[in-house]
Amino acid sequence: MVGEKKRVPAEAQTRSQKTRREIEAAALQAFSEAGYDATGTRLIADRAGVKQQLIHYHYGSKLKLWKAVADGLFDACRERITRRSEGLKGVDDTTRIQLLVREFLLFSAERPELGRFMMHEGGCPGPRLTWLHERHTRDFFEMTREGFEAVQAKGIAPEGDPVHFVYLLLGATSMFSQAAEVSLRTGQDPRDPEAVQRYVDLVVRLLLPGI
Amino acid sequence: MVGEKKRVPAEAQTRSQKTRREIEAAALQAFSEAGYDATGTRLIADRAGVKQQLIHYHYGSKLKLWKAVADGLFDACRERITRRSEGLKGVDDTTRIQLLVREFLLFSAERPELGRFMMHEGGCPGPRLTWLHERHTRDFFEMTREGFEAVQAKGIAPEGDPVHFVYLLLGATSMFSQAAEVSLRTGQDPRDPEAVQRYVDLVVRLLLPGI
DNA sequence: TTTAATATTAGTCAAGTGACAAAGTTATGA
DNA sequence: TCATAACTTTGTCACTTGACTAATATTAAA
Repeated sequence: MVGEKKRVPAEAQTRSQKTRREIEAAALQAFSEAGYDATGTRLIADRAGVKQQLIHYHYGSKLKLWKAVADGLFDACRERITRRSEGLKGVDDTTRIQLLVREFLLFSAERPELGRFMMHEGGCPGPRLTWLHERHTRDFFEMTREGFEAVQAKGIAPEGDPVHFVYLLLGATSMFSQAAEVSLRTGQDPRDPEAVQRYVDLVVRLLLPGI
Repeated sequence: MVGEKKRVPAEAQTRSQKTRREIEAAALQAFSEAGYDATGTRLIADRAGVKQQLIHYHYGSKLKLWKAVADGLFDACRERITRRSEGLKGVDDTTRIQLLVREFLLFSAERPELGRFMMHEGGCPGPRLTWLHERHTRDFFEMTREGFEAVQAKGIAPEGDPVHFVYLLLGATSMFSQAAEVSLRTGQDPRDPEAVQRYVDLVVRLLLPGI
């Protein structure tokens, strides 16, 4: 297993870090496609072009790899939203929330793995769901709920439980996380940038009709 | 394997049919929780209180059991919607679509397995997704799309790709299919009848604001 | 260049997978 | 009642799973 403190310089870490990146990329794909239990470490290794044992060397266990993948995924989302939010300092709440909603949907279109990753875990209770909740999704959920409360207070969004708005927003990403099914039905790729733009516009119009 | 033509009377079939019902009920639970690959036939058998080999006797293979489960699930949904629709003969399109949307959401709240079942398959292409599409979801999808087109023509639903409305409706059921996550976050059961009613009201208000 | 830490691979383990053959049990119609 | 079809069980098959040990290869600091 790799220790926390490495004395080797940046170049030496390169190989290891590159390997880890490739493993995590393959793992993210696999986990989000099929879920934790249905994904074997050998499949991940194959897709990453490495041997299965490397996974145990770098992560210690399948579960720890899964957690590393989750961290990377949610950190990327959080960073994207945070960065957008910081660029909107001083902007009024309504515009701000609208743009953040758009940003989240765009992120979900670019990286549908996020929605699928959660989807697999969110259906039945379990240690992984609890871990995700406490480590990643709880704060995000609270933040989003407060956002909807704010626009509701201004009459931009209709009355109703703000929690319901949050889940409608999350549910709206199924357009992207179910891309295979959508393609089969419509013959078109729902992640095509133009289609995404039209979809995002529609969602904003429906969720925030007061704009 | 059980042949198509049985000469035994109804009572003789009872035991077999009861067994099949129990197996399919357990299989539906398991498949919708974890997906096809992550669900073992032995787990299904355990939950149904039978031996694993019974599954192969009755269904021939895991895949055939899965198909039987899918048939039962989608037939139940189709029947529910059809029955409601037939009870609405003569009612104007707007009211009719609205009530069918409500019925579908209520069904999804009562049987979140439907959404989860599709969810597991809809993420990446495969023979099971193709089978589901051709056998069950294609017609449903077309019907729903036409419904939204109708209400759009009347100005009840805003402009936009009707396909997007369909997927927003499907996505809205994630409130129920992700019930474990919702409970963890809110401390409440999203499938509580009163909460469902409020949620359905909100969805209809957002998707069909012209009412 | 030597040396020790880091990185990768080969080989193996018990446990679990779907599938199957065959024998046993139960109920039914003659 | 008894033969027969329907149903259930026991035992096993080759294969895959996550995990682990030990050995090798690579790298950079001494």
